[in-house]
Amino acid sequence: MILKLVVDEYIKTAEPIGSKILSEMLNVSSATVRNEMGILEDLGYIEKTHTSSGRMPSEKGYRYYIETIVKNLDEETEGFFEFEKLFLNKEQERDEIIKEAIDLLSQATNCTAISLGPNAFHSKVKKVQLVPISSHQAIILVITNFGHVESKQITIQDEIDTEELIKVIDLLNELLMDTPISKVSEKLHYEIQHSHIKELLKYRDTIVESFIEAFSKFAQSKYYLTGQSNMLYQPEFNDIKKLREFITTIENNEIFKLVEVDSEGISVKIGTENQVTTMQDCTVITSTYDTVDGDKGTISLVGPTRMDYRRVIPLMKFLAKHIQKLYEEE
Amino acid sequence: MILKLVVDEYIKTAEPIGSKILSEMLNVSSATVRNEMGILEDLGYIEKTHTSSGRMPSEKGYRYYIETIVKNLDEETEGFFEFEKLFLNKEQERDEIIKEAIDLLSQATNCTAISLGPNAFHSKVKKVQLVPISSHQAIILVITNFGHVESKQITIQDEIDTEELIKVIDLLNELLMDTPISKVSEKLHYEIQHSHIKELLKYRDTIVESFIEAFSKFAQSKYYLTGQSNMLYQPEFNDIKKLREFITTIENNEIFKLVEVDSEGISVKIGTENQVTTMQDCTVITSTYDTVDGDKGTISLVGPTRMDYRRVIPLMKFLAKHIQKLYEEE
DNA sequence: TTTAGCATTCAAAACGATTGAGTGCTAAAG
DNA sequence: CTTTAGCACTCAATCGTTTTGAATGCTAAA
Repeated sequence: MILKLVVDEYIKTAEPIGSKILSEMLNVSSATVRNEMGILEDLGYIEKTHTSSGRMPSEKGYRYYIETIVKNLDEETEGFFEFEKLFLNKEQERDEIIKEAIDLLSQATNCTAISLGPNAFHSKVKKVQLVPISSHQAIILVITNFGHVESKQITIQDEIDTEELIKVIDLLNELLMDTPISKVSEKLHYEIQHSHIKELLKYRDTIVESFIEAFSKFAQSKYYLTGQSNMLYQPEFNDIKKLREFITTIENNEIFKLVEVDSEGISVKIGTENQVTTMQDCTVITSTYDTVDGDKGTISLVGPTRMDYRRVIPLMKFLAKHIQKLYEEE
Repeated sequence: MILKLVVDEYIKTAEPIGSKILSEMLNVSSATVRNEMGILEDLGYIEKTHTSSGRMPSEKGYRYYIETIVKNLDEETEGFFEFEKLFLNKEQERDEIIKEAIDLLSQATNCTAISLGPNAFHSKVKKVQLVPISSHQAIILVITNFGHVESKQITIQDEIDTEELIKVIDLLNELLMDTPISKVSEKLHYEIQHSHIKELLKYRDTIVESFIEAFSKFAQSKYYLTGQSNMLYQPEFNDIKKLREFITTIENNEIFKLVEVDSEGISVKIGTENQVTTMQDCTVITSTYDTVDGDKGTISLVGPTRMDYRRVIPLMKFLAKHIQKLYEEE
């Protein structure tokens, strides 16, 4: 009970908690609280900043708090009204909804929120197209069964032969239709070696290479990151050095190393449990969702270890569940 | 001469400059320097932070320094070797080259660099396309004569009628081919009112609206921003409040208000000369370039007023010139 | 016009005393 | 055996004072 109160209070105030406040809450004397706190400290759940300071939760303390208190909360959804509204709007595109949810999440928690979309590696090619735009240039288009489009501009040295191009495209369409993105490169290379394509394509090298480049754009995961500045106003960032390091880490995209892509369900990494050294005062919460095509997407929240776990963890679960639903509906 | 030295030294050290250092440089006594400095201060070119401090340049001082000393520099290109290399690589796409130049610029100057691309408002429609991806969904594609592609997913309530769709697309292509992006919306609305299209299109409303949305994506200027974190390590950002404000300004995209899109050639806005209040200790340098289609693009540099103008200004001119060349070559 | 000399100014650093929230421990009370 | 009152102790934080030193302005002599 004392541990719970220490964590709750510390989350609220960001100040070490002394025996006096707790004694008032519990209607016991401060001495009693001090005795108990001494024991909790010996066990490693709370710690002091100096000999005569109040106590604050240790990582172990947070861990215990989360495992026993937060994880057993019923799937709370009260207070999530704003979030529920987002998912009711059937008109909007899925990616838009996710983006708004992430924005709202970072606002509501004063943390940095990240969405790392599924990498579309399992999407299939729906259509391939080549549109000439001048005598030497053309645009390559690739469209997947989920409606993602990627394009790449190519330049061809010789005059473009429209007749031949149409042939090329027809062939590529026939060849690649319904091929998973991840297999495209392999398949293209194979066919060039083993089928009659070799002779057919005058601009073979240029075109095939450009296509592979266009396909590789799908593999680059789509991400969205928001709310750095919210976080900066938290008292743990009063230290200018930490603040600079944090921004630098974000700008170098190192923050994505924090995201636990492999984990199932929800994962909470507290302080030194995560690998990026400049972020070892932070907690990273990652919640994954499944898409229909076998990929996984994640939403993550990065904030000070002192974050409102009781509210945030159910919220993250809630969001992941609803995003997953968006995929199932499609 | 003294003004020049004060500015040069201050740019190097970020510390107010006293008479002693200058007297050593000039081989006169410190008293002489003090007399002269007194005059410069009366004229408003330099200022003190307190009665017994050294002097630092005022905004007026910087202004004078730039007008008389920097602007008259011959078009220096020495030391730009790294930058020249970028433009020699003929294989890369234009946008990629610009991006790399901006990265390098921010690195070399420890400032935040921004590229605000031409908004493609003058590009013309090359081709319009609609690709069905399921029984109720399709992708709209718009391709410009410069090879930009935008796409938008649409959902249609009724079963898609392929026959009819082909007709729609043919019609739209005929209608919009070579229309400048800026005129598309107008033209579509007009034709719907006045021609036989009205009856022809069963899915008229959905499709036309979606097209207009897709076109509007072109109008959103493409931007690229890099190097926030470089800047944060400059001594002027030792103040944590300023640092937070700066990051917030960037995250809210307010930084783009600083960019002088309308100006010709190079524009230097020092301190309070720019409008965003949280940035009035900064200088914003903007250099514009013309694209062949009548649009203008800009590259900008945001940094502390104490920035190395002698190097930066020629560099910005150099970059804008070369980017313009990229457009001319195409 | 330049310089030497001197009194003056003021931010920043160094120092010391005070404060107060908090602790641990002990001995008495329940 | 548990709780509480009491007391000595600790230490970050605050505040005021002093010291220091880099700079100034001004004056009178060179």
